[in-house]
Amino acid sequence: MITIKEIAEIANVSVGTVDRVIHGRDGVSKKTKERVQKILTEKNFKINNIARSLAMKKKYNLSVLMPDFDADNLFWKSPLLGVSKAAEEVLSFGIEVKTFTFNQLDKKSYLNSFQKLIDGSPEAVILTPLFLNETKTIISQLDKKKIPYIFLNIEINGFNNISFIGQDSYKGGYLSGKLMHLCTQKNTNYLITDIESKLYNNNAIEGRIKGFYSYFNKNKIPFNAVSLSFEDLNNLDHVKQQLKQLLDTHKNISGVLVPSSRISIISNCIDSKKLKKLSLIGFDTTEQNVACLKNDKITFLISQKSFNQGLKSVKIMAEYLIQNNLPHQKIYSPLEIITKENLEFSQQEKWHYIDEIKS
Amino acid sequence: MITIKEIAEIANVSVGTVDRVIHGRDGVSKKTKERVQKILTEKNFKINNIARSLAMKKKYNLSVLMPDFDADNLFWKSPLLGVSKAAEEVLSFGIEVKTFTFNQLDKKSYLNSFQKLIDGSPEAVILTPLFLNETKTIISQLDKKKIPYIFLNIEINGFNNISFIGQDSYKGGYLSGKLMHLCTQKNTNYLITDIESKLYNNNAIEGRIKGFYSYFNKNKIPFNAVSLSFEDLNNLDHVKQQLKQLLDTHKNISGVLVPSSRISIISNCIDSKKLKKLSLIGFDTTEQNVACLKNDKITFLISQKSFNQGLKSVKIMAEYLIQNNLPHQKIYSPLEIITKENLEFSQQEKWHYIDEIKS
DNA sequence: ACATTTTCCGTGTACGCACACAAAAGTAAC
DNA sequence: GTTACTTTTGTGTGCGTACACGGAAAATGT
Repeated sequence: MITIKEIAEIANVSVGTVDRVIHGRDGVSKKTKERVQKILTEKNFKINNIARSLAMKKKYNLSVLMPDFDADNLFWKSPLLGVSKAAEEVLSFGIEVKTFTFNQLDKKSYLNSFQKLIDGSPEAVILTPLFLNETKTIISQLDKKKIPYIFLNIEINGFNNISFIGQDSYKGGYLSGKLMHLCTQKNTNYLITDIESKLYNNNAIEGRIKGFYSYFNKNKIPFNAVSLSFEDLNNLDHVKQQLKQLLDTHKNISGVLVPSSRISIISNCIDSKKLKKLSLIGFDTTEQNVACLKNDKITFLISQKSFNQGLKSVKIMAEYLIQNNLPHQKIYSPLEIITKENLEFSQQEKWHYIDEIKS
Repeated sequence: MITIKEIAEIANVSVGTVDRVIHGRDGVSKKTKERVQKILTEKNFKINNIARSLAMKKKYNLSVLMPDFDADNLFWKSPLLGVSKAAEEVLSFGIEVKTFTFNQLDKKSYLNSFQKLIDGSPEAVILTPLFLNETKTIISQLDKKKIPYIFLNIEINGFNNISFIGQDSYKGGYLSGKLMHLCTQKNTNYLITDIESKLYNNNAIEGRIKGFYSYFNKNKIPFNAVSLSFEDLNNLDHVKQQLKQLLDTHKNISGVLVPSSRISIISNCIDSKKLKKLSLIGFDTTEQNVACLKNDKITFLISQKSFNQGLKSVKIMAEYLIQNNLPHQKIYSPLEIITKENLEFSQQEKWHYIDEIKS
């Protein structure tokens, strides 16, 4: 492998100049820049990462703002883990990742956490834009300071984010339609739960429902869907009652779609006799959801591999900081179909990482 | 992270002495050795591998032996691409990946390619042990020279390979059973094609078939399966004829399982009217298979992400060489369920890489 | 007491790159 | 042609480790 020094000799310049060309720093005349660049590509110069990371001193502060998780809602645990994992990996490239979390039900904590984040004057930010109005305030600050930012998991448009990393909710819903149809065949009567969708800026649920409908419409499959929304998913008795009532009045229902990560609650609130005759499809492999999958309470989960989302967002931002590589505008996560039978092979990166940090 | 220099200062010795203690070289008095050792453990000193490999400047030759691909059978293209991608990544860590391919129908070319490989005296080897007897010869040479090796994609036991990377065929088959059952519901009459399984040492097909049967047996689902094997999959007319005959005599068949990567051939050889009434499930997302999926000829493909297998095998071996990290004995790839609806989101790593090399 | 060997330890350099600082070359105005 | 400044280029040091080399001290021999 050719080194900077060798390149410099060939081009009749110093290593400093070569370094400048490589990193696109200014202070090099157009002429020499072109000459060096040519030799660089000709000789197929590749930077020696070993030496690079040795030479780099801690320089970048990459801050992450995302919701915290708790026992009731473990969804955010996964991306958080992904971020930690990536943090370790990029550390040797001179990037320190600082994570700030907020209560996903509390707009104030969102703003407070951001304040702490911005006080650390980060070079780059990754955030989950959960509340729309508050996000506008936040983004204006980032824009003003010219701090690049990536949206994680929640897709909103009209901002200067360099990328969005998350699921294509519509396509996810579309896929859930296909799977539901496969499970239920001729009896196409469904229940769709519409949970808390107005609580925050979460158009994921909406998108999934739209996608679900689209599958049947586009393929010209007649179907019926009733929807049910809950005031408080933590009030289990009430949820049970609501479900019982609905399933008693609509006895022909063959499948239940839960377009959020909370399907475990729903499945646990349905009478087990009734449950056996139903196909349940939900999203995200939270620990509770996985438990239901194992017990045959749920047929399919569609996973967005949120661990990888966290991981990827950090890595991509790191690459942007170091190499100035602009990522794609939208990076959609895979729509992973999870059943009891392939569960153990999914999310290996995540489990390996958890093993690592345990030992 | 504490450095050798710092340790040296605390122990009142030079970095050279600390270095000697760390590497167990002699030339250090018992007294100072103990003193330094104590500080080393006290301060939880961890060697900086980056600096280490920079200083060592050792070049590793990591050689890969795997089947070549051709227009008829593209299966091996994917892992080969994965290997190339990883090769780029580990190059900067002083590891040069050399790839040797062989004709998957020709035992001699297997041995010949290995001869070339071993002549380069590699520090580590990754190989696809396609032919059992020939593999024994090969492995004995590797064992004698104490060259570490990993098995890629094909699982055989009784060797000192430091790892196996590939699919759990049995579980893959089991999953295919589940999916088939879902697709076909009450009508559980299936055709299983058993292709070329005796041609090479490929117990993957066997494992998948076993797994498929197991699903129905373990869940006590009554079913019927007829099997059909082909002499030559390239003789399309004959294949068509065989299929037609079988499907005409077994009119109640509702699903076809192809436990290899060749489902596209089967699906193309079935009369389209008949095809509409059948659920086809196969393995691996080769280009031809994907095309059939898009045309609704196939319902499910189970992918083993062979691109990632190639990628991972190289990365793992690299880590073993550099850091001396022993990997897990068996690394099973995910069993990814691919349908028309989630196809576009799968194999992103692969497509991104292909984009890269094209540009 | 002196020479010789052995044991022990410190110094210096290389690895390839990043970056701060110094130096040179170029430009413009007078 | 001198000065003042800007642009462009070169130099040197540090990152943490490995290891060769050589010097000092201690042990041994005569």
